Amino acid sequence: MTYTTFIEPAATANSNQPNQFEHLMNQMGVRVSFARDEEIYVQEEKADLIYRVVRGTVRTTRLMSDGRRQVGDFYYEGEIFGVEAGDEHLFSAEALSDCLIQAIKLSALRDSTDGHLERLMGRAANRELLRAHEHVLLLGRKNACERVATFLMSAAGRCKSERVELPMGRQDMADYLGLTIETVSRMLTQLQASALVEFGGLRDFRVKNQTAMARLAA
Amino acid sequence: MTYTTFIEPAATANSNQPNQFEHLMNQMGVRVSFARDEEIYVQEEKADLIYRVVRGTVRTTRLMSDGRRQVGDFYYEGEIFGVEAGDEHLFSAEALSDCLIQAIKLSALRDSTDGHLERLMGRAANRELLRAHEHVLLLGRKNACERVATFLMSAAGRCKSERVELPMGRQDMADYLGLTIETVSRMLTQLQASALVEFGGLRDFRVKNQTAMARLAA
DNA sequence: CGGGGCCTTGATGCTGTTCAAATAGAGTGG
DNA sequence: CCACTCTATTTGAACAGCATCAAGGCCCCG
Repeated sequence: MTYTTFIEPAATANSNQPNQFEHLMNQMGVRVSFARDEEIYVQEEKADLIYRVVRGTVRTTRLMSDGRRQVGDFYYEGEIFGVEAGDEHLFSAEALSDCLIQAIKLSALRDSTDGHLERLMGRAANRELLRAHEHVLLLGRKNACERVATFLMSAAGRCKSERVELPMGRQDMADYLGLTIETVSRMLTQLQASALVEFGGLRDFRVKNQTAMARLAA
Repeated sequence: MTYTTFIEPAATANSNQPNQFEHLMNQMGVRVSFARDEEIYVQEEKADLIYRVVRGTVRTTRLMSDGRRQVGDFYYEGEIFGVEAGDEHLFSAEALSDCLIQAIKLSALRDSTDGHLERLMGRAANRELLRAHEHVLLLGRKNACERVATFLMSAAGRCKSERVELPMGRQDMADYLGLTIETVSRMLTQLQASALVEFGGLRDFRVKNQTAMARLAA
C-alpha cells in the first residue's frame, strides 16, 4: 500500500454520489493508491473508514473457511464502498486494477458534520442494500444465462458509450454470479452466438439486441 | 387490514432493537393488525413508513414478472422491517401469521427527533445489509444441505428454548433458500436421518448435533 | 520464439429440478 | 370425537442444468 497524497484537493468532478459527501471527503479524506489485487481492507477488520473510488475499480469478496469465494460487488469510479460493516467488515475489498482510493475516518466525519453524516451514510447504506437485494434475486431465482445477461446489462448501464469495458476477469464474474468460470464462459459464447452481444476483446463488448438482453435481465 | 389501536402504549418490553427507537415508535406509531397472508405493503409502493413486529412474523417477498418468487427475509417479534427502500419498496411484506404491527411515518419521525432518527435508521439499514450479505453468501456458494442447515440454525438462534418453532411453511423456506419445496423437504429428511436435528411436528424441531449443524451452516 | 496466464471448449457426472403420486395434517361439519 | 375434505408435505423416478475434470487455444510479454 502506497500513500500518495494527503488532503489533496479534488481533481475529478465525478458526481455519482451526493456532492456534499464528495466535498467532505475531499476536505478531510486521505488519498491512497493501491496496485492491482492489493487489499484495501480485509474481512473481519474493524471498520472505521469509508472509501470512495477516485480512479480504478474495486471488488469486495468474502471467503468461506474451505476456500469458496463470493464476490459481494464491484465499485466503479465515484462510488462509495466499505459501508457494509456492522462493527467489523464482512467482506474484504481489493483493487481490481490499479486504483486511487479516497478514505475518510468515520469518527472524524462524525465530529465535524453534526447530523449531515448520518443522512449521507444512511443514503449510502440504502444504495448498498438495494444492490444487495438485486444480488439476492439474481442468485436465488435466475438461471446461468439470465445471470450473465443481467451482469452485462448492469455493466453496460454504467457506461455512456456503446462499447462497454469489463474491468474484471471471468473468475471474478463467476464468483459474483454464483457460477463457475466455465459456465460464465459458455453463456458468453452463447449470448454472442445468438447475436445478443458482440465481444471485441475479452473484456470489451457491445449490446447488439437491447430488447432481448433487457428481457433476459428481467 | 384491521385497525386495532392507535398510539397504544407498549405492552411488550422486547429489546431486540434499541430502546430509544421502541420508545419513539410507541409514542408516535400506529398499531395495525393483519391476518395471515395479508399484505402490509407491496412491491413498488412508495415507502413512507417503517414497521416493527409487535406480535407474529412477517416475510418480505419479491415477484418476478413470470411468477418466480424470492423471499427477502423473515421478521420476528421486535424486529424492524420496511427499511429496504430507496424510494419505493423493492419487496412486498406479508403477514406470515396473524400479526400485530406497529407502523410509523418517517416524515413524522424526522421532524420530531432531530438527528436521532438518522442514526437509528442507519443502524436498522446496517442490520438489513448484514442479513442481505449473509443471504448472498448462502445463495451464491452454499449447497442445498448447507442452505437448509443454515436456515435451521438461524431459526434456532432466535429461540432461547431448545424446541424451535418455524413460523413459515416449506414453500416460504424454499423461496428464501433459492431451492424448490421438494429439495427443502428432502434435505430436512436427510438431516433428520443423520440425527443432526429431530422434528416434533412439521414446524417444530430440535438441534440434536450442535457441532455438526454449526459446521454445515459454516 | 517460447512460457505462463487466462479463457474456451468438450465429455462426463452430480446436484437439484420437474413431474407425478402417495401420505400426513389441519380444518370443518356432523 | 370422528369422518371427510382440502391443502401441505414427503417420496419416487426421470431429467436438465450446471459443475467438474481435462484439453486445447489465445494473448500478453519477456
